[in-house]
Amino acid sequence: MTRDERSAFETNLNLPCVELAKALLGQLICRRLPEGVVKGMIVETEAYVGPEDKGSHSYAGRRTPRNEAMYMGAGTCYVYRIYGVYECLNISSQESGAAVLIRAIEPLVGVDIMRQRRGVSELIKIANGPSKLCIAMGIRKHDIDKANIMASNEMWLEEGMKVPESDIAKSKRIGLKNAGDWGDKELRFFVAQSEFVSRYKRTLGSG
DNA sequence: CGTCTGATTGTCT
DNA sequence: GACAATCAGACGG
Repeated sequence: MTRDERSAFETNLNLPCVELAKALLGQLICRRLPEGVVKGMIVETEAYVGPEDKGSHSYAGRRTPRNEAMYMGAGTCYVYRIYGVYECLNISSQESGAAVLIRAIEPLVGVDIMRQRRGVSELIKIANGPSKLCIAMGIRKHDIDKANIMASNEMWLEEGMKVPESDIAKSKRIGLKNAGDWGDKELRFFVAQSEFVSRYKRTLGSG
């Protein structure tokens, strides 16, 4: 991986939250692990657009040690622990307090490494959920939170394919409670024809 | 195949 | 003390 390879997409990463959520679809997220390099194509994202978003950890300007990465500028990785046991990866966007949740990837490189880390055999089940992909790629808060993906040697983005708007399906975001009207907004984006999106594809999809 | 529920603990009030 | 941007497994059709 050379500086030039990674720069192709990453230099365009300073985008408004919804734009970033859609632009990340089709791009390759890459991670260096002791066992080798693993890569996957992002096929599902969600936008958490800022302090006005009642579904966001940054709602009402809330700023705590946990969500500090949401305020650290475009490209900052925000890794948080959820339900005490799992972790989720976000990438901050242009606006202060906004980030994109990476919800699913299609495993492409280092598939056996990821399969072993997850302990499942079926390819489709390796990373079809926000915490599953963190387990598969060894993304832990302790290592990754607050790192900028444009500068990190642990994680980076490579140019994949641009997914045309016509191939992007939308739905409500998954798992939100008490988000009011914001829970009804279509801020989840996924590759319509991909088999690697999380399990709510048919239930909530509009494309 | 779709829907529901229990597990489990860091984080914030 | 209550909650949570989830997951795996169980259950019913």
